[in-house]
Amino acid sequence: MPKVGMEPLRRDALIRACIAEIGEAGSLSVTVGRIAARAGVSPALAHHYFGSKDRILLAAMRHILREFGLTVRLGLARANDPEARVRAIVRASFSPEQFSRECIASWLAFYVLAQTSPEAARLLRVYAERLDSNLVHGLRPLVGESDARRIAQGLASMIDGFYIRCALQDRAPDGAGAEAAVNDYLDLCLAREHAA
Amino acid sequence: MPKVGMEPLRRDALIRACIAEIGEAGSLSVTVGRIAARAGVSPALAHHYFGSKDRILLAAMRHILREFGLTVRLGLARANDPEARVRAIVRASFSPEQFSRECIASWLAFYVLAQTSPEAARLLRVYAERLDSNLVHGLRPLVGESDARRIAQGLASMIDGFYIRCALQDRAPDGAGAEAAVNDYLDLCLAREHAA
Amino acid sequence: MPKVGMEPLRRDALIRACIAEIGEAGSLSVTVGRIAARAGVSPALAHHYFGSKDRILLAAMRHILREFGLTVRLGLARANDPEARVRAIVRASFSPEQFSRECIASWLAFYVLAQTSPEAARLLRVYAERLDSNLVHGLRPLVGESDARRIAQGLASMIDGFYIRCALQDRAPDGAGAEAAVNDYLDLCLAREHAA
Amino acid sequence: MPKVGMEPLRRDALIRACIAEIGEAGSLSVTVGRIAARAGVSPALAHHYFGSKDRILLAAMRHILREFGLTVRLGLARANDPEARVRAIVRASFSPEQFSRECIASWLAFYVLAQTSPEAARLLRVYAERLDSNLVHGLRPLVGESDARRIAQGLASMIDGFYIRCALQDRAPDGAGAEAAVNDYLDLCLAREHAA
DNA sequence: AATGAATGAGTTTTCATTCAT
DNA sequence: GATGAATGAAAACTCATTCAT
Repeated sequence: MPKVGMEPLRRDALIRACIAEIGEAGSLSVTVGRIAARAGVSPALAHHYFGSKDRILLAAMRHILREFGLTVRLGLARANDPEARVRAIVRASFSPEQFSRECIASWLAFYVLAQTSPEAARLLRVYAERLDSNLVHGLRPLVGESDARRIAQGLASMIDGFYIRCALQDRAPDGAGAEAAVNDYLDLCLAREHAA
Repeated sequence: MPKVGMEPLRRDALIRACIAEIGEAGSLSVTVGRIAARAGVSPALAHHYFGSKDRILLAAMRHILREFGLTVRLGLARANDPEARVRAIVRASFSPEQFSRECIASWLAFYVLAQTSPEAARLLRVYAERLDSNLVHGLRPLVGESDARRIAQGLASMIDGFYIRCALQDRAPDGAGAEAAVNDYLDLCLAREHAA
Repeated sequence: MPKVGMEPLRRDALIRACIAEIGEAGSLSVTVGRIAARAGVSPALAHHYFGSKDRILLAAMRHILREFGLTVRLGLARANDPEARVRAIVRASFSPEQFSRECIASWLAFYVLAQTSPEAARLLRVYAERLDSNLVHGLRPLVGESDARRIAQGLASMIDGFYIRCALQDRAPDGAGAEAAVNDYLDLCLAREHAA
Repeated sequence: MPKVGMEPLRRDALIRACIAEIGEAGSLSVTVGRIAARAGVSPALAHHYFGSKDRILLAAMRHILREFGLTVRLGLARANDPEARVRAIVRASFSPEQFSRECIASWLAFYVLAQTSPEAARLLRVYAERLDSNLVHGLRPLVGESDARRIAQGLASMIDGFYIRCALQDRAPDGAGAEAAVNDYLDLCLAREHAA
């Protein structure tokens, strides 16, 4: 029963289905057929709306990135001082929605995609730069420009590291544990500055 | 003219070819045909020796893991005290052979493989446990059991994080920079202990 | 806002779009989607009016044939004697509208279509018979019945030959050159008759 | 029962099957699946040997062109004087092998292919130039350089014209009739020269 | 009158894998 | 020990066509 105005709904359903499939498969080796079936439509419709499998993947990636960005911004909005801003970013990274199996698998998959797709690489780069900029912005008042850059790198790397470790290992700490570990690192960095 | 004793040579050549292909492709989407061609043999021979593509992949993974293990052990052998042991592991992680495009792409690929292949997951778990154990072993005399575990997790995550960041971003620090960042984190952890 | 009396306009727009697409593609491998898009309507409307892709193609073919017929009749109307009639047909064949890339590609495409579509074959046959009849009608007073038939065949073939040669080869003569060549052949035929 | 040295046999079988399919379909809209089936192999093998459908088509085209070239050369070898050479080319064009339904349909299809495939266009151009050169070479001693060029164009066009006419119309003369018509045109051309 | 929505059927292409030699 | 031959299965993608609105 075709109706008007289905396009945005279908696009959304397909993107969600794509992310869910990636979450299940743990990789990009998902077929348009499966994505479409999960979204309750034919593979042809998926092509109709997105043009190609790559475009679906890219759209899913943008979705994930956007969601993450929203979560971060939401956290930042409630932060009153620089340190709180940095903690908010860490917290956002390990929030249940972001630190879910589905999301983590998607991140991993997108890292792989970025190795061959220039557009995916670009998206990832933009995201990384924004995250870095946010971290540096919060850290600069606390530790100065040069340390801020270094610490931002360390924080971001540790966060990414926890992501992939948790993607794979049951022994890895959960979101809360990972967040605590990153915050502990941050504590140390800030404490040193005070001591100095 | 078939020769006797070719098996180990062929296996090795295929494994190296597999890793090289993964390094080039940046993912597991390498074909047996290409691997075999790079090794200078027919695809049929690759199957003859390994039985299946997955087995080739797994063998390549074991190879990477073994190489890394060797590098670590080599570093540990020259370390005289606990702290040196921990630093040696960090150094090994960012040694040029390990921190190469090929190796990093392979790690990423294997993380993905582990999501579907139980055997790959097992291998990765064993490696992670051994690394963790090594780190904890070095840290325990310095910071005590519970902190050792926590810091080991943080170090390992940060290392992994630098791996995937470097896999993709030109802005990321090189091996030396990454090593310095991890060591800086370690400095802070140890300094806290001394202060306490 | 749908309007009354749009049908003939739409049909015409679709037929023209179809011919333009064939001209661009150089073959029948044009899609209903592209034809409709060029005509500024939806593919569904194309079906609504024509029933099927084949019918669109056939309609386009009839259009081309009709146009050619008109051009010929226009030329014939101004011809005062048998020889002029024959020359008029030749001239019409190489008139700029007929001897255009678009038209030539369409002819070629329709020849191909006729191989599978009985209706297309019938249309082409009717056109050929009419052309032949026109030529014979003009030639008969000049060279007699039997030679007229033979020469008509030769003329028509040479014209068709120039069409496909020009469709493809830059080295081929332009319309004027082709017309001169055919007329030269005609000169010879008529001269022989005089000599006899 | 796989054997060594099958490649040339398979390639040949596939090319023949391709031509046969084109002959039946009357167009390029033949599928790799049908070609392969007719050749008694799987579609995958067709790709294995040719790489793509286009390559199969091109190989078939080269085959047709080569066969025609051979037929012409065979005729030329037995021709003792210029005029005989020209007549031999005409005769070759309408020899039963060349003037068969299959061959004619293939020519038509290749003309269409040439509209989109640069390589096909190149092949066709090379063939046309060689044919033209052969005709001019034979005509020059008889009618001089400039007339030779003109007549060659006329002959070649008429030949091509008979091809497509015969491809489609049952009323068209058979090979012998077509040959006679072309030879008649040639007679006229040569007679004029003598008279002059 | 006109279209957005939707799909089934079909096409090319890829690739791991098998097997006879 | 090694390979050329061969394929089945599955994938992405295309497109004419239908239908409810």
